[in-house]
Amino acid sequence: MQENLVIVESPAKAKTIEKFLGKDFLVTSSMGHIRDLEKKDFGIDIENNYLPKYVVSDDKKKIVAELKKLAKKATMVWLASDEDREGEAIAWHLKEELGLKADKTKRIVFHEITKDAILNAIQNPRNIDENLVNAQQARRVLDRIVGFELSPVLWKKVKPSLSAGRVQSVAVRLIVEREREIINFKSSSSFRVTANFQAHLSDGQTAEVKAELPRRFDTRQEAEAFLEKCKTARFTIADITRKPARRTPAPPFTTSTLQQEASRKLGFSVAQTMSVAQRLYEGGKITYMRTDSVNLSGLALNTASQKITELHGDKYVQIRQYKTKSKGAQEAHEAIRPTYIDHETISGSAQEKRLYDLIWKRTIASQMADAVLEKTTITIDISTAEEKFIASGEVIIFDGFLKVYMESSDEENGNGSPNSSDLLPPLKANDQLKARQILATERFTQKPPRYTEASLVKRLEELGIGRPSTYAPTISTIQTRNYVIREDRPGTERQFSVLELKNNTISETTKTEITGAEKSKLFPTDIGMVVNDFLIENFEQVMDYNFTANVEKEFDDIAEGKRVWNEMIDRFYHPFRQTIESTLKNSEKTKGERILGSDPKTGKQVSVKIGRFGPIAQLGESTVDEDQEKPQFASLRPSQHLETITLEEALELFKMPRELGDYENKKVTVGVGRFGPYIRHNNQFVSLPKTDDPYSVGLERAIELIEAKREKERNAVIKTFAEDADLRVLNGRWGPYIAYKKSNFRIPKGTQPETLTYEACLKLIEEGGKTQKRQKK
DNA sequence: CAGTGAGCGAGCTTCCGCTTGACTT
Repeated sequence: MQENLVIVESPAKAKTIEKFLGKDFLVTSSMGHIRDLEKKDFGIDIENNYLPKYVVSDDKKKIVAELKKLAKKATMVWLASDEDREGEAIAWHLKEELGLKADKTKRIVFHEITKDAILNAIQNPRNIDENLVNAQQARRVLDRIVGFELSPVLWKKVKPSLSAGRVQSVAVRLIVEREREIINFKSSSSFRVTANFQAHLSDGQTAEVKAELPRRFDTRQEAEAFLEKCKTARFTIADITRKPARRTPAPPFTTSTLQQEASRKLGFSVAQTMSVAQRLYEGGKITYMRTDSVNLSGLALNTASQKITELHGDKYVQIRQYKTKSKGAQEAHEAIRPTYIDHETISGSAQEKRLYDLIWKRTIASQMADAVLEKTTITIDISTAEEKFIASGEVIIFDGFLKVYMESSDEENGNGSPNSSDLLPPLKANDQLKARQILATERFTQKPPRYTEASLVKRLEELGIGRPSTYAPTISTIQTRNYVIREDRPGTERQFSVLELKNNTISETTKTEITGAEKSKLFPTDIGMVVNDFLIENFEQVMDYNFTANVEKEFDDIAEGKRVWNEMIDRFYHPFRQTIESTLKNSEKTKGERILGSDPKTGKQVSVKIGRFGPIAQLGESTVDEDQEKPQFASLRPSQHLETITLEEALELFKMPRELGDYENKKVTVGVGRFGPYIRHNNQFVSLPKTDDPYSVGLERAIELIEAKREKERNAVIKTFAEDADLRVLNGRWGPYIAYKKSNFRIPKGTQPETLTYEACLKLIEEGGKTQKRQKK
């Protein structure tokens, strides 16, 4: 029936556009790419000029069939996918796969979803840009070559099922290198001097002034000597300067900045942000959430301006056009903004509301006036010393965009200067100040910060690696491959000293602080480090942070018709393939082995490496000689790592399993197994609670635990049956269940387990409420 | 997830970028 068929990439977009185009147009979507390289095989015919073998993906078969049907009926098919490299390729694949005739097909693009923009696009169709399509093919083929050549090398040389790729391997590298910076970081301390002054104001009142010495003292002695001088000093205001300052709002959200702010302000993971944003997008509440553009449509600017005027008055309005800075941005969409900027709030889940609120505020703030501040700096002379105290304060003269939104930063640690935003009392030069208290506090230099998911995305974007649609999946891939783990780690206690000058006496106290505690940070695993080192040693080119940027330049050349895509691939492929072959031939299997030293008792070598089931320590050397004594092995504990374990810690591991003594004439031993520390007695295993240390636990405590387990087991049996000894109703960790011949069965909710009869149990077994066996990953 | 505390067996694993559903307690 319909004369015109328009194909876009997403169904939500299709729905919106259909409204603008009227009844002569049917708008539908392809759901992204419809074809890809064959998955099972290499998918590229190397011999035949890298001819790609494309197949319709399984999950797209239905869509393609449907599109074919619709295309047949239409007199004109409009391919309206995004204007970037991937979008152009989607249009081309559609044309190929649907068998569209040139005279029946038009390619259109638009940058914003408004009626004008779309009607304008329809007026100005073009042909598919073959060069842009070829740039995408080069991108696709290169990624397949890198991924499918590198991964099998890892299977052979490190461990099966591992993966490597242009994007993920560099992401892991960032985390590994940051961890090593932290491991090698030598913290040094210095003394920071702060003072509390009292000033007498002209109106007879007194006021407090906090100030800091710009200089820090390297040693306690120097700090003390300085305080000593302060005892007899007069403190005089030497200078007061006031400087105007401005602050500018942050640009509207892109995928990457949305992920960062949602992480900092709302504590969302990267994946969580994307899934909430997806729901907002599908509900028509925000524009598309996978974008690298900071651009807002003219319509959006107008609405924002109106809304700001309505809420705060027109002196708060300042319309701004932002330019995208990030490398390799393709700008197929707008920035992420509310679809209807005049809607301050929306209905929806709590998470949706919070994310929408963030997007709304950021969008509005981006079109508001600068904040105007006045920064005041007071210099305080010390009559007995060269140094000068500085007090600084900041006053907001005009709040501008700060009324609505303030971007957060990653480096928020509690010990910033104490006087950064204080309001200073009205003082003048030559005023005398009285020192009430001067503190010299020992401060330590900070380790480089570990990455969060969002700060890793930020770094990848800066390097031009990955795309808005892949940031979240990449972050999960490196975690599911177990190269990286996101976790909290407790800090350690650290002592620092504080010198205090008060009432003309200097006193010293030692205080304790917790340092290095981490929350939801990314840590490399042992295997992540080993794989990373292996790849850097053998495939430096691909692991280079500039690799992507370099190939992107070549893709751009292809897109401009200045370069032929398979020639570009050819130049990469041959040397790369050669490196693969020589690595396969020449390099040893990598286990990340580290020799820690030798056992002082036996003189045997102590080393650590990746074993078949994870990191292990080894006592003695492996030999081919059968008669030689075999080395002893022990798994590392979860908190230990190949990179950081010491000889002493490794030697401790071999003390397991440890004999504690006898109980009921049977040996009691303590060990550390795959599932944590345990006590073994009479072939029974009892897990050790986290609060007990397997290295120091004694016989008495062990017996206590054995008895506790027995007691629990006595209570475990709820019911047995005379009819069949194999059938029992038991009380397990997850509540009551039926155990029958090594299988377990659920009891429906609301059923009292004590009341179950033999027949009722059989019936439940029959119905097969079988609990699932642990699934292998 | 239902009770474990090892150690060369075959076959399989894998990339990046577009996009949304389909699965349960």
